[in-house]
Amino acid sequence: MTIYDISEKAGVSIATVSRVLNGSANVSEETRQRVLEVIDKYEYTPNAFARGLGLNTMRTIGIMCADSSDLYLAKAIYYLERQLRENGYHCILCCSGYELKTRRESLELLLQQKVDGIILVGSNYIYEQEEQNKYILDAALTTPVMLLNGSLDAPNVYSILCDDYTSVQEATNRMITSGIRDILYFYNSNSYSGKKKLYGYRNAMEEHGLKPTEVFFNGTHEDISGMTGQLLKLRENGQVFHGLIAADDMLALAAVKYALTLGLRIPDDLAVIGYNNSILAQCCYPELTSIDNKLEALCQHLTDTLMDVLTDNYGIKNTMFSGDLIQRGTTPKL
Amino acid sequence: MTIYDISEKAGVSIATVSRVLNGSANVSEETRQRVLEVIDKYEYTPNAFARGLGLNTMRTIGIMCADSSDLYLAKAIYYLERQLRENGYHCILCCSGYELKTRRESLELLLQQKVDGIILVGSNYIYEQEEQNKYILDAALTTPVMLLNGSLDAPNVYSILCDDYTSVQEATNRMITSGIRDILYFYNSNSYSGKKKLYGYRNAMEEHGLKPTEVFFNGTHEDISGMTGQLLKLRENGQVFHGLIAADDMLALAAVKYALTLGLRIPDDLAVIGYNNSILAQCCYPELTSIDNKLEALCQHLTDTLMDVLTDNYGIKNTMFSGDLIQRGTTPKL
DNA sequence: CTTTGTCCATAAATGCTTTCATTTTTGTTC
DNA sequence: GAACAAAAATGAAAGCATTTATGGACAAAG
Repeated sequence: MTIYDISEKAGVSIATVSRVLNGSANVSEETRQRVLEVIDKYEYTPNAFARGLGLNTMRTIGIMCADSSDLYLAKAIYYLERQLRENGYHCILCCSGYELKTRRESLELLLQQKVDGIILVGSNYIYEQEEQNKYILDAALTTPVMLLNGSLDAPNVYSILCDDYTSVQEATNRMITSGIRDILYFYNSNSYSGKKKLYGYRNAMEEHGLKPTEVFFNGTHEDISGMTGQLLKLRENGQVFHGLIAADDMLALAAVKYALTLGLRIPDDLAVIGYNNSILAQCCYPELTSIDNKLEALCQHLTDTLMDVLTDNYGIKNTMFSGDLIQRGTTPKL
Repeated sequence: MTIYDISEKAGVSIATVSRVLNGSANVSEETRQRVLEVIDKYEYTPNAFARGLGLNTMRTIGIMCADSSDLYLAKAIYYLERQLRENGYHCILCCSGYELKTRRESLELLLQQKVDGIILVGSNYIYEQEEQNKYILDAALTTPVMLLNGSLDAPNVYSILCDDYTSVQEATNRMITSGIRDILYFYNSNSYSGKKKLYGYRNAMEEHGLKPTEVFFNGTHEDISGMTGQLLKLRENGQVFHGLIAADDMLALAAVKYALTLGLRIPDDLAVIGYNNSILAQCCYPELTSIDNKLEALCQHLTDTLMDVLTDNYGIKNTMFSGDLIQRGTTPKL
């Protein structure tokens, strides 16, 4: 069943059917009704490919992330998909892994599919060496690129992120003020935002004349025993700490397990602050104090901006949200 | 830059360029090289929409699930996307929510996009009243439908699932054999597979002459405090139990929190078995004993079957995997 | 009688794939 | 080495199912 069949049965030209389909002006109410009836009767749906060819868009957005099974990224994808669908866009998901090479390939895949926009979820996309980000700039030549939790100053690239630096700085400050002075920062070495948080932590510690202690974990985001093991090793080496700021909730959870393994009391013997305020924060007992980085709001803002770009060709280039410390059981009252 | 431009610059017809592009036979090596050089020089990529129109496919699979931020579903999507991409397919993600109406709408969206196949992730798609599943059968008229963790006997519908019934039955048996007799089954009422597991639990209990105690939670998959609260309420009402089988790891985690809240020792005062063997199993201390339902293998089998269907028009209609009990700290040695 | 505006049809354009026909090459035979 | 057949390489053109620019018919208004 094509538009031609419909036009025949309705006794009009295909152009008229197309106009009815697209809600264009200059179709008499009578004709419109007649066409709609035929469309309804034969359950006709326009061919998406032909439509795409004619309009040069299939209203699709490419969502790319390193690993969509990461709890936090999965949540972001969930929000984005819903919001984009509400705006009449489909989402093509593409997991790139963490390697530069595979990322480049993934991005090319999406471009070949002729998506209307690309969303890079997770700041792991941003490298410190500028020239490594070139593939992103290349993509931006063709289609708008939105960075969720990353920032890159380039034409047609839009950044929406949370002020990780300040959030962690403040959280550290509050922990120090509450009387804890030997605070460890625990992060995943392959994460760009983990490093930005690191600087926030460092700054807070140094401003109070305290020596920062930074421990990085070098493994997958799922390797909790590895994370816990890392901390246990520290302890074996005589490293003692009564506070821990983690770059994400998974690392924080590992810290909680570490404490429980050693029989330490939380928060008295060890206070823990996580990051993301994800569902993981509620998975342990006591529940995790965590920094909420407003993921849903970030996503909403990203979608809104993208829609602006796609229509007006205008959108706010960089937006930064601030994080909130959500207090739960792993910290004393801060 | 179109195929026409390339043909001109290479001094051949567009048909030849197309043949080179598609690796068709009967192109002389010399011509092929010349065309490839031009393609390379101008970084030409064929227009995906035109290609779609000509071939009547854009090599896309629609993945539909209720809520992609659900840890378990997210993992499934992750596996599927990777495997499909390896087979040269893109994935369109569509979260349908839990309502019949929105599911139907989501499925229609995917069909309109002319995907080559549809994967329904999570057994929530299957209703007990047959006629509610009609929208799935309708979709199967147009495109193959793969059910991950659901089963429906219909033309062009393929089911891949884990034997939830037997897995839970065996786990229950083992807990009973280990000497625990007051075992609770804790499930989410909106889950179809939760009910299949329920029957496995019931059967095991009854075979040992024990009275099944079933508690269902009616809320979202994220409401851990709600789940814990549900159990605490039982306790307040004098309900005592020393074993708990949960329909998924999140519910099991809630049970662990319940125990920790009350100061019960795990596994001595309460033994807990979860389901899915997800990352959540490693998020608590002690770690969760859980039933592994072979998600990655299920996904791989699903992808393989789909590829078969898409090529040969032949594939195994129904496959059932068996689950494995993974023992960790929340149970005594079973 | 011309202008303006509404409604609609014709036809071109979108950029590919593929069939079919044609040309070129290769191989065989005498 | 010419003649012919078979095979390989190529091109022309017809799809594929839309959108949209152009222009024509008609009615109302000036």
